[in-house]
Amino acid sequence: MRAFICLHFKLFQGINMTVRTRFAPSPTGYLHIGGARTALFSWAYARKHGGIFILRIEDTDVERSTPEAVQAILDGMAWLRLNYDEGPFYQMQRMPRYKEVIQQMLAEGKAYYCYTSSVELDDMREAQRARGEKPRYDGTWRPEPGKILPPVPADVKPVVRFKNQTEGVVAWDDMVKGRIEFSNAELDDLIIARSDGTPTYNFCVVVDDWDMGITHVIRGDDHVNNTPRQINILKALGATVPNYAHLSMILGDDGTKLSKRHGAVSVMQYDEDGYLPEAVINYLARLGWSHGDDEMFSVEQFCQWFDLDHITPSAAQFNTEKLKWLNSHYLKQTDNGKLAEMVRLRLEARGITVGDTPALAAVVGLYKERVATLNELADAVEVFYIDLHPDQALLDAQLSAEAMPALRDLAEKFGNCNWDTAAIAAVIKEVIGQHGLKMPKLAMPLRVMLTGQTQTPSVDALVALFPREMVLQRIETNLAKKSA
RNA sequence: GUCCCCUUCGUCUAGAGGCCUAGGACACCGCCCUUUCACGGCGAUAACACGAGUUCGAAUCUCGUAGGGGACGCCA
Repeated sequence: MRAFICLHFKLFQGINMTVRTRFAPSPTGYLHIGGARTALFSWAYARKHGGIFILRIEDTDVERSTPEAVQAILDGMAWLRLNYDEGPFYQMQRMPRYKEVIQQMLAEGKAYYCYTSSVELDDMREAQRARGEKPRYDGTWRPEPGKILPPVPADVKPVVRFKNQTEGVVAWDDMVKGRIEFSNAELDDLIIARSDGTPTYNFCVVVDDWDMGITHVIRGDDHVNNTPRQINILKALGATVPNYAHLSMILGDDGTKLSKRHGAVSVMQYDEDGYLPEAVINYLARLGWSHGDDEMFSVEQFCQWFDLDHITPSAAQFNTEKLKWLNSHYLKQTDNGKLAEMVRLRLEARGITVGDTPALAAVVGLYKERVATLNELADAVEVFYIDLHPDQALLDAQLSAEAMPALRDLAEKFGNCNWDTAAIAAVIKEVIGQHGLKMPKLAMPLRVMLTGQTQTPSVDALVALFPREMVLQRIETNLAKKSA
């Protein structure tokens, strides 16, 4: 029965309205991981329902908003491939509209001028806190039938306050947290326009969500307390109240609130650290949302599966280890050619010129199996393209007296064998057999001479990666370096 | 202080009254594979915050307690 009702309701909804969601960051800093997830969920919800995803920049805080931050947000979303269908809209460009609505509310008695100065407000709050009360506006300038307002002070420019309901409750069925109720008595008359006439956040949000026809407000749960106020204004305006879904916050790796001290908080930092956007998306999707036991899925799959019913209401701790695990999987799935281009950029940024030999695509193809990030991949493969100088102590340790003749022998045989992994493996086996050595005795010094590293892929495959001349040259120069 | 929210393995989570002696994933540990290190395969350890209640039966519903978080701006 319940299922039937739900289905019926959804059908009804589907026919009658297009889902319209929005991501509404304030451009006061980069796009951090929490914001990115909020954007992702809003975006995915719109995609899932064939709806519209809107980007709105909430830049009314002129002091803190910067064009750089706007760009950082745009960059972050572009990197994650979160495309928007409408916008970006800038609130600063909508001032006339806000002012129009404020005038209308003033005229209709839904809002009023308040001449209490900010200094007086501070004192009031301080006194209330001292008394153990919730700090709030005392309603001095709130007009009531029969109430006589104080004389208007000459030197104070007034703010505009919303005349909030004083009785009853405001409630909504949060699509993540369930029913939430606030007593109107808890809400004071919030300021909707500052003394300089500019509108405030809670008011702009309401007008925008209304004008933009937002059907689902998906945002961080630090906005739960704003919701009853916004609903009341919406109702006063005669607007349709959207659905709300409040997402819990994301905690840092150490379980504490995310902050700049926690390192990679900007999504672009993950780009810099060598993570693939699809891995970050997948990770973020699973942070607070689930689809049974599914851990790895494409964005397309995510858009089909995504729903608000399976979002966890509790805060989630970020786990870089798991992100790495996902990233290593996406790295393995990435085409060698594409991977090579990504690694090439990183190597070039290090000042390394990537030559034609060995082919970078072949090198990353071999190494991608063993790393978790693009940076680790770049670290591992850069030795192929630099003038290599293996650590002398390492060289001395590996170039043992018993290995030296075998290595010389090997170099000679490498000079005229077929140049493929199988042939190289055969030569190596032949040499260790002739010299009575165990594989590592020969493989380790070979690794060090070719890469300066003791941990590499299988040595035959490694040798095959290089052009023959390069192998012979690296062996020769390094054998010569063996201390007497 | 007041209001609001949250609480299942170390972490992310499955879980909608019997399918739960609680499942999956990451990490950790062990074994296997092995030419080093990884990858991969197999396995082990590990959780329903606590207390009442409702019920034949509760991780799931209710209440309370504890702990954690958020909000309380002429910030957003």
